[in-house]
Amino acid sequence: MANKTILVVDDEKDLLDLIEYNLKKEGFDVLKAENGEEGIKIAKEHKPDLVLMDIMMPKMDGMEAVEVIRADDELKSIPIIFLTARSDEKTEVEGLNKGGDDYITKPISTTKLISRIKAVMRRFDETEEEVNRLDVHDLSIDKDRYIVTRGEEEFQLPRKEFELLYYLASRRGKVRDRQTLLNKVWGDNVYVVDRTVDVHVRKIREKLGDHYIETVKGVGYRFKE
Amino acid sequence: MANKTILVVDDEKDLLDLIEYNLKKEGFDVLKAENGEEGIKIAKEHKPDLVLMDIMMPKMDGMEAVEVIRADDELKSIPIIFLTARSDEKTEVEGLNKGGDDYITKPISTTKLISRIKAVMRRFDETEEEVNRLDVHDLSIDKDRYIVTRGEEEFQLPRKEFELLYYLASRRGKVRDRQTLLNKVWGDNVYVVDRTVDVHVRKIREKLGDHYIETVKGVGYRFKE
DNA sequence: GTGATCCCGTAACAATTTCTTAATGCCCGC
DNA sequence: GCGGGCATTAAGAAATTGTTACGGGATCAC
Repeated sequence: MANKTILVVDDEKDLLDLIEYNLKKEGFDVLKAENGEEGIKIAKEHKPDLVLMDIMMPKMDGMEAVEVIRADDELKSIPIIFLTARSDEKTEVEGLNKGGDDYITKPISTTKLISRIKAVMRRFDETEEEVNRLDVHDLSIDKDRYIVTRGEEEFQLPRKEFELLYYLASRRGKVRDRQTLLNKVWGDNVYVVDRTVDVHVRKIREKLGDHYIETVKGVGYRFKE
Repeated sequence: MANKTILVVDDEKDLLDLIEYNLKKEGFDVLKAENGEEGIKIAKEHKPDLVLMDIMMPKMDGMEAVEVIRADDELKSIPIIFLTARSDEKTEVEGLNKGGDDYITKPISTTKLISRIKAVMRRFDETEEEVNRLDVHDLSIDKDRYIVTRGEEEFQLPRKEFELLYYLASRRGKVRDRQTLLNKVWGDNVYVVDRTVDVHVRKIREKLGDHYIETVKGVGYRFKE
């Protein structure tokens, strides 16, 4: 997989080069900008995986730049770490409020810088953790959490009910007879009476309403298209 | 067996290239498009096995493109995975019900992307064994869903009526006498009076109109050529 | 452990839909 | 007008599903 790309925005060229050198050694791709304006331009072009942003800069300072980034739909989810010479608590709070994800005061050892970068990236990777989710009609069926959501409502369905709903929903519109449902949801060599399916369908309808699963008499059930 | 082909539609060239690189490494063939319009064109030409569709795009956004694809008989059954920026989640996700089969928020690790793609393909392989749909005249008789469609109208016929219609429609133009129909639709060792067929024919005509099934006096019935 | 709770499968009966039959009327050819 | 064949209708039978209740078993907290 391609390297993670980090955009470093700082007006001190020497520091920029130093950071670049160390990040590259760690296997990151590095983009550089010397002020906020340029930083935004490059961010838009390259969509880096993380931004290291100095606060004090000419032209457009880091705070402003971050505001712009956070307002941009395509960039707003990029993690940002502030860099500043001032270890001023007030500034720190302000920076985090504006949308920074971490805050580092200069000077800092490169080891520490890198570990902070990795920490932030890890955190983001975790929050971007993908859910196995099906969205049908107004329902959201989350297979990782075994939870069904409709708007603000959350439904905690028991296992079999959930799996039956998930199976039908993932084959939206297609009719499945009871035996097929038993084989697919209960398992191939499970001995249960096929009317068991009916009971589970009823329980699902009881909780979610009866307009999701349709009955096709003489055939089976289907999730409404 | 030929590789599965995936069409990736996204306006970010870099992301497009990154995804292409990774999918190819996994043995997929990759088609690329930078907006919805182009995506549809390529989809029609090449009939990919799956579409990865960005939502936010210039010209024609992903949502519109998917609506077009879902309205096209030849493309409607292609699985589609939406890509969306995390921030759009709440609002945009609602629209996914338009016909996405899954959706993924950016940024995403390629490992996850590929596993999701494979998951969706597995799901479709299982269900797309055969398309049991007949398109005759202005009717669409879908045996998977047990639904007959004419334009926007949907008709939910009871089982026997549906099967009778399906049988006749699948042998368009050929006359079948009542006994044959009973054997084929009802089953070989079912004892019912052959006039029963008449009643079912009538019910079908009552629902769909009487210009589909023709009576051949002294012989039987046939679906209009 | 022990009790409480929840989930699952089953069975029984009610409710509903579908199917079949039979009776009647209609159309057409003779 | 008569007869054969089909259409139409209604009503009861049959099939299928909905609904409820219950017991066994798993799980969890204490």
